[in-house]
Amino acid sequence: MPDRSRRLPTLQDVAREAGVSPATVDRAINGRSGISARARAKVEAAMQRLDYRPNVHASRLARAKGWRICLVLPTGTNPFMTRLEQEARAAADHFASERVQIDIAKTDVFSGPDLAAALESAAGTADAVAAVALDHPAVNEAINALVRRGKQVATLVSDAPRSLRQHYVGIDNVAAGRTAAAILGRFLGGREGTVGVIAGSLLLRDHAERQLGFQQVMQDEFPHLSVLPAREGMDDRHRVAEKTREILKTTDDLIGLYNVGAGNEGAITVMTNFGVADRVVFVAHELTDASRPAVIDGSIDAIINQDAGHEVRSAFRRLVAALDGVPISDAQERIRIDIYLRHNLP
Amino acid sequence: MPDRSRRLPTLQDVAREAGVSPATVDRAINGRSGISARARAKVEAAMQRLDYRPNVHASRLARAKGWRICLVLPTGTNPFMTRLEQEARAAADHFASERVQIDIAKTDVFSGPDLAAALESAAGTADAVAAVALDHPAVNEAINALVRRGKQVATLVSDAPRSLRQHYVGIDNVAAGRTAAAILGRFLGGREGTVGVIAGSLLLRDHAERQLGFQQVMQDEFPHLSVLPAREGMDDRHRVAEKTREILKTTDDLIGLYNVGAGNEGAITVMTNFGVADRVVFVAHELTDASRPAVIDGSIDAIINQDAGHEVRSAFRRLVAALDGVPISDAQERIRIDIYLRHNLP
DNA sequence: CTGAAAGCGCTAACAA
DNA sequence: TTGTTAGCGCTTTCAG
Repeated sequence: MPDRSRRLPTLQDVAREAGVSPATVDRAINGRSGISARARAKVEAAMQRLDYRPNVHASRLARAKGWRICLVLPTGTNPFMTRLEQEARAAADHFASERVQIDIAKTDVFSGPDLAAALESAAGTADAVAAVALDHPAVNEAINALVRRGKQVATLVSDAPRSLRQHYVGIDNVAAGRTAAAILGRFLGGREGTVGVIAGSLLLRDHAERQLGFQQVMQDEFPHLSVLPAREGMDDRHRVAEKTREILKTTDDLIGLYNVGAGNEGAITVMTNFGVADRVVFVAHELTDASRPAVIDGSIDAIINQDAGHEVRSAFRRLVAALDGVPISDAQERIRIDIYLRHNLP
Repeated sequence: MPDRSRRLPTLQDVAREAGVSPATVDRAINGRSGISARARAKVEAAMQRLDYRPNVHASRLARAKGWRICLVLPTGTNPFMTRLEQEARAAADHFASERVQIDIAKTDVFSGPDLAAALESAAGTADAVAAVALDHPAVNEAINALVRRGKQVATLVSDAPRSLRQHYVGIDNVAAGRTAAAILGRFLGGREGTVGVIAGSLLLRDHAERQLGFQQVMQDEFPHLSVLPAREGMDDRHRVAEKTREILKTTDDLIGLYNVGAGNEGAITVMTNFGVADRVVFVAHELTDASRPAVIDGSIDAIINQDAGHEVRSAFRRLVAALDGVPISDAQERIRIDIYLRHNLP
């Protein structure tokens, strides 16, 4: 049992132990400039001896001015994005008491130049930026400019992997697609027939990746199922309904459907009208106010989900930690690929 | 866009606005005694007007002495509990920099009196206690005694619902059992046959609950499957092997197996020896170093998991928040019932 | 019941 | 390159 009676060593203690001033210890700890290698070594040794751990509260308090983070979200009514915004507002409240201010900006994320412009303007006020990104040259350039100006940048949900962004907070979309395929294939339990795929837009990196993972597993593990090429539903229920209708009209043995993007209601309505809802196993993404009842009533057999709340909080935590220069536990921040059935809905 | 230039209002500002001293504001905010209703009202009004939010860093720093939390864990080699301990040690490191000290005590959790004794002794040094509990009179009494002495108590993973504990951090085990049944039933895809069930001990509340949920869904949704009564494997691979052997010897149409507790290796070995591993869909609990490879090689078809790391951190966060008297976001702390297949392993 | 004042541990000017 | 010192915003005696 450790000695619990004495208070923990402070920076002052380290200074005394090392025979230097507190300011020097501070410089050593925070890797600031203007300190000799010799002094640094002395401090390091003293820290070891005392098993010193900085007090984050004192540090943040002394730093006085808090941080500002700007979150860039897509305009529009995509329920998942709406959820992301709600969660961000809730988190903002919490972060406010840590003197971290969170502003939300909205832009048409599907347009590279628009997003780039939004990022640039965010740079003016914010110390860090989190954005639902796009793998587009203008966006990459804007992100890189931010990073070069010393900002911390996190991409959220949708990545810009070729940019210099320091963090990506989101799921592995290839794995998500693989998971969807595994669930769909196993739920089909050996039945033979055709599986349809609807994506939002295959230009979106995450949708393309999911689709890829899905096809991989279908081919490898369920070769008795034939998979139709993906059709683009543009994350819109009407377009999705249209595509579903197309699929049903040209396929008489449809037994599975995978919707990579949003707009599930469209697919459900059409399948119900065609009277195939029971026969077709339907796997979709994102647990939302819209999809939840469909899972409960069985219209959707399984949902592949990423936790929007966790994602925004994680992005903010990563950004703040980076700004503070403190380490962060990767395990805690990993965004999981959730599988939801009726019985384990949160 | 909010005004971002001026600093946030401080407690001093509230004091000035209310025409009282900072000490009085402090008393009002923290619900301390020795303050008139009139003063309290003035402060409250001022806080409203200024939209004041306390600075948690300043508060924690000023409080000077940190908190001590004791975590009571079972002795033994249950891999899930081992994991819990690892995660707790990792978290301890992080909490140390917030001046929250975490001590770990171990005891035979299966014995009510032993656990009760451990809880009592923890009370001496700790401000709060987290424990893997047991629904037993002696334990309830010990928990109640702690609570009456002003300690915060959280049960972890396994609850003592009839005690006065302020927090339970863990999953809904009935729902977990239901989820296991749904996965197993659907993976069987209409095949007919028998499903075996092995529990650790039905005296353990969580195992009994899982088993209950499992039976419910099997009956309701998969009436074509016949489910054997649960056998007790005592969370031990050898006992589990023995029980699996018993089941296989008396059942020639076994097509599913659900292991409620630990000891999956035993079941896998026996099923492999009997040559039924491919035929039988096997659903088990907890992703561990032992079960992980089995999921990858397909010996286990699906794992129902609770995130050990999330659980300990959540317990600590809840306890600290309660001690600090600050609110906490329930959504963030909810422990999910994870479903893992090969493709979405973290 | 209320207020004054001395810190909590660290950071950031400013001096040296 | 190093040290001195005045805070950051809140809590906590201790007087009044």
